[in-house]
Amino acid sequence: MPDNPQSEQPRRRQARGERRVAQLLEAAANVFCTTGYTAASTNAIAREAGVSPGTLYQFFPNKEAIAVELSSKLMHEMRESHGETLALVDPAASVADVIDTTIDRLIDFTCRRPEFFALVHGPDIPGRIAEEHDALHLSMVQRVEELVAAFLPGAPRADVERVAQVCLGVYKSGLELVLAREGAERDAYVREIKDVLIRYLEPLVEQHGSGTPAPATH
Amino acid sequence: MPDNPQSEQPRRRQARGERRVAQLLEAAANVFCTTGYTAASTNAIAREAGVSPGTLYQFFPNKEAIAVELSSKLMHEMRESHGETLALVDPAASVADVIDTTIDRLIDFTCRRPEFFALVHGPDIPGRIAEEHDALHLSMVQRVEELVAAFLPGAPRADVERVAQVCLGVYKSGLELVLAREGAERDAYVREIKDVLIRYLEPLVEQHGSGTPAPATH
DNA sequence: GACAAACACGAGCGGTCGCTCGCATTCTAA
DNA sequence: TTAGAATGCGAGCGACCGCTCGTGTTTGTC
Repeated sequence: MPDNPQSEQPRRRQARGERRVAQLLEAAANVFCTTGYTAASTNAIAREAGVSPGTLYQFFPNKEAIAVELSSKLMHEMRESHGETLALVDPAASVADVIDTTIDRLIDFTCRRPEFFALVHGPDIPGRIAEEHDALHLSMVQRVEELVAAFLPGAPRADVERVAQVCLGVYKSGLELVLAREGAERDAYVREIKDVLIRYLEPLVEQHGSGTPAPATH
Repeated sequence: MPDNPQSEQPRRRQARGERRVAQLLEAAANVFCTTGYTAASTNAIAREAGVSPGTLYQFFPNKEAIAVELSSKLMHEMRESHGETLALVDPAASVADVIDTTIDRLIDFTCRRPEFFALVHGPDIPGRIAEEHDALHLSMVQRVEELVAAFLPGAPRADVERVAQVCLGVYKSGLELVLAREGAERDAYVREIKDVLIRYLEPLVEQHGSGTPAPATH
């Protein structure tokens, strides 16, 4: 065991260096956004940031590290924002109200951080990022599961998980439609995907409120 | 398909050549599927097909042409299958019945052709394919719009389009969830996404007047 | 069998990529 | 002031990419 596991040498970084890193990450966000991970060249990222390739490699060991740092930053931000959004749901509110406020908050965040959506949806991203994203997705599923479980007390775990997955899937596909629109049209689409979710969930809740067990599907 | 309508030089092709083309397209489907378009190397495709790079270029002018031919073949197949599925919908049936049979057919097809889904969803595909796919998507939207319009007679065009887009979006996200499952779990997810669509559409239909949609005109 | 066309090969060309390295410049601490 | 660390540069290395080309083999036709 020659060296400690994660923490490296105390590589002191000057203010200039911090600025460069931020600059490079922003440039990387742009380039990854427009060309995808594989097609983005490190030289292009350096050029976009207005520095030389050598400078880029002063701060990142390799191309993957750039994407990993960028995405983990975005995911951390998203985990905080979305986690908070899903956590402060009023459990006594109606399904319609919960959906309404929650969807508004989630969409608001994503509209303000379009890089995230663009970066994470490529099929050519390195494994590290895919894993992180899977973990993020999983944690969101779990939070939604908690919400669903609160609305469907006593429902089988498999049912709760399925409902949560479907809700997230509907939300994601709606997000894509919403992001492709603007103004009034965008609002109409937001309204529409809320309706989809509300109409999907309300019958489930009603069925469960009367003490009737699992939905009579299959 | 013995000849091309707007063909070029009369490049006669022997049976061996036809076999090679099919072999190469299949290999390309595999490689594109697993690595995406950009990361897939023509050498790898040739190797997968068991031929030399030179042989590959005997039959395709460049890498893009391979992807274009492969995808246009898949899209043609899909257009036929899905077009037929959406065309032979019984306009007198209930929303629930229409959704039930239609979703079953669409999902059946996609389960049998997983390459398509994998190939077309990359962000790094060449422009030609993206255009073709957009055209395919558009034609599907239009068919769904026709269906929706039949169920919502007199609804504004913008509303009909939005409903159609949302339906397709929900279907696609459901497809992703379904393809990631197997057996009984898959069936449960299929049932679930049908429910989402039915519960979304039924109130719209009822709201628009008579429960019986556009009767067979005259 | 003779001949041309189609088919097959694989070394290698020109190019881009991720990344390195030697060296110049700027900052910080003593 | 000055040593040395941090920052910055950019030509260029090695690897791999899409693709070519000279050459040899198979196939169809006479």
